Amino acid sequence: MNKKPFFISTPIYYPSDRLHIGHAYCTTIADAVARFQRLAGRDVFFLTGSDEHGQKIQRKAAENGQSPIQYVDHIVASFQMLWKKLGISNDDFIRTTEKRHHEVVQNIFQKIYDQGDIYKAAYEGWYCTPCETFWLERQLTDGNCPDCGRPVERVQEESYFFRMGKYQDRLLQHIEAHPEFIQPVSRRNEMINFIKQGLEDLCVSRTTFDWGIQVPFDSKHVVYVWFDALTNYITAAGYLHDKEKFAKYWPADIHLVGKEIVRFHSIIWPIILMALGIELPKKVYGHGWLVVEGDKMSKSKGNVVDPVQLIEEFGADAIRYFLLREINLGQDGNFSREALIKRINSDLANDLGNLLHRTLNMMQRYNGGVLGATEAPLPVDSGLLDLARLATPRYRDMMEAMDINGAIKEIWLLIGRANKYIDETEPWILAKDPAKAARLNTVLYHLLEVLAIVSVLVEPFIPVTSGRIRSQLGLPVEVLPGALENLGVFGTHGLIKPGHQTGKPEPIFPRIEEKTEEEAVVEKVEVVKAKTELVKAAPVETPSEISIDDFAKLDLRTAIVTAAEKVEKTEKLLKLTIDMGAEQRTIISGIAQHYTPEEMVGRTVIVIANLKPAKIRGIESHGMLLAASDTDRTMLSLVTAPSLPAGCKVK
RNA sequence: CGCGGGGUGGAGCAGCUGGCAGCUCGUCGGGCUCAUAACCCGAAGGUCGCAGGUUCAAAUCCUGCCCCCGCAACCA
Repeated sequence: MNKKPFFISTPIYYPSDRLHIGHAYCTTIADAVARFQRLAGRDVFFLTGSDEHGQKIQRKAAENGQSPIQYVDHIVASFQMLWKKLGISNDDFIRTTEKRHHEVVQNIFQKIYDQGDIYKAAYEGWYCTPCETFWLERQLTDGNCPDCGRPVERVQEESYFFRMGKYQDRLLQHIEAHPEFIQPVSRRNEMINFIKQGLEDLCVSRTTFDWGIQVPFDSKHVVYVWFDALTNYITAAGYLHDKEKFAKYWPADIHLVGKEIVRFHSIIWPIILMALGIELPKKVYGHGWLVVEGDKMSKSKGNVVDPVQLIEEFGADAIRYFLLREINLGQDGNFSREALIKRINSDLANDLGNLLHRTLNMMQRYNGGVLGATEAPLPVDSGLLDLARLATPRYRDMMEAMDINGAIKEIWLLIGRANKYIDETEPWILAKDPAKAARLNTVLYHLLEVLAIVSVLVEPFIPVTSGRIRSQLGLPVEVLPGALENLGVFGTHGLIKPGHQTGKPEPIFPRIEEKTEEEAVVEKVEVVKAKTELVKAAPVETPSEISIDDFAKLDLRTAIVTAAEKVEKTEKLLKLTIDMGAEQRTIISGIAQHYTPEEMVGRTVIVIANLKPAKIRGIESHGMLLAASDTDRTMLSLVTAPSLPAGCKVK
């Protein structure tokens, strides 16, 4: 058997939140590839994990009144539970908080420092205290923090930098010499352009938080994300702790990543490896994103799809099948409940499930579940097996080329052919004539054989179903590593012969009846309800207490909006002219997504009158409107005083 | 001139190293009855965003334009 090793990784996910369907998508792809390679007889190392350090985790943990490690332990457990439920067959799960990883990070940081590719530099920049973030001059917007818009302070910060520029040309040469290194091609071109613009040295340490791995020779500094996260791949492959394993599995065959992090994996990571004198991974594959019902998934839109719920409702295999079949790897793909149900019904229930069911049912009805003596095959019969023989290598080629849905289509072509074969051979007619028993058995044999082959081909995508099919066929549930090799040679399984006993037919995928309109509406209402509750539950930071004198500093007044228009080229800004009784003012307000200019005119709003004026988009805004909103500004409502004239004091 | 993705029969997509426009679902008609109202056969339906250009030949290459969608920015 071809025991060539094969190493595939997913990104390590960040446990600041629960995983959504997009993460499940990526991991499912990797799993399908890993399982396929095992079928093909390769010795597979499939890695996933979690990236647990950083300021965001530290802050989230503090908000929850937990230590960072308590916090991540909890979330990481939910990751592992999800992978288990999804049938992910990873061989290792790496957590960046593990000792083995700390040792690797410190080791290579030291090594690269010693050889002079990491250096310490003091540089001046701007610090935003509330955000605890350091900014470069060019990152500021109008001299303020680009995150929160507040003023920043000039500070001197010391950091360690990694000499990326030094390796730029070598990397470019490598990319150009290895067209398969970055895929798909669109991403490759993007990266080449990016490198050609010139690589700046990379800041690789932080002093503004301490939840991370200490720089070995400077305890004030914590290693920043690049050296901490990307290096997980070599830690798990045994770089420091298991040389033999490392020699076997490195370089990685595929780093499967989302398109948003292709850059880190195809530029920063290879340069780190170059600096260490380690071979580069063979391939970085950037997959697309899932959009939900045509909309990008985001918390503020409330359309984040929870994979656990889906698995509970439809089963892991159905979800896996949908993700792998429906979506083109390199591109963004659409996830919708409707499409999911359609796929389950037409492909899994009608085509595959029903083929198995009708075959086994005939076995049961006509033969009592035992295959009888067969006779020489007719051209229809060999035609069917020929297709199976052809499909297998094509399937294999497509899987090797990461064309997963092409490979799946190939299997379904065979399934379709088998369904047609039943129509052509009309076994129900053969069954009526005892003289045609051998012919009937020949037909049944061919069907069982094809189903056995299908059960193997399908294993990488729907592993549980694969086992269930085999069990109903009366075959061993487990598909053995290397099974594909045998199929490749004979195009058949060789396990089914006269006398073979098949199991009881039971639908493997019941059809899902589409919801009626009413039910769908009820469901929508529930979603909205859930959303409202979520918003209610969102913690609102409680500022410290103030005295009545502090409150008195605010000059709150009623004012009537006399004119309103959208600020050009912005989505959220309205320019309002307000009448405060004694004076007219201009105020810029970020409410354009909730109120049209027409709606605003004539309203009596409440304004903070003594707020220091500020320039927004070049327009001076003097004052601020009061409005209430949830954390993400999904919902927003003005605070108004409808019956009052302009200029009244609010207290 | 911020960066990127995309506009192909009703829907969702493939084709885009140039050579009669394809797949799935849906619709309509037919067949079959072993089967999860499933399966099989057939049909209708497209000026391939618009306008130019290259070519014997363009959805496919080049130029310009229009529209959609992400990211980024604005949210006193």
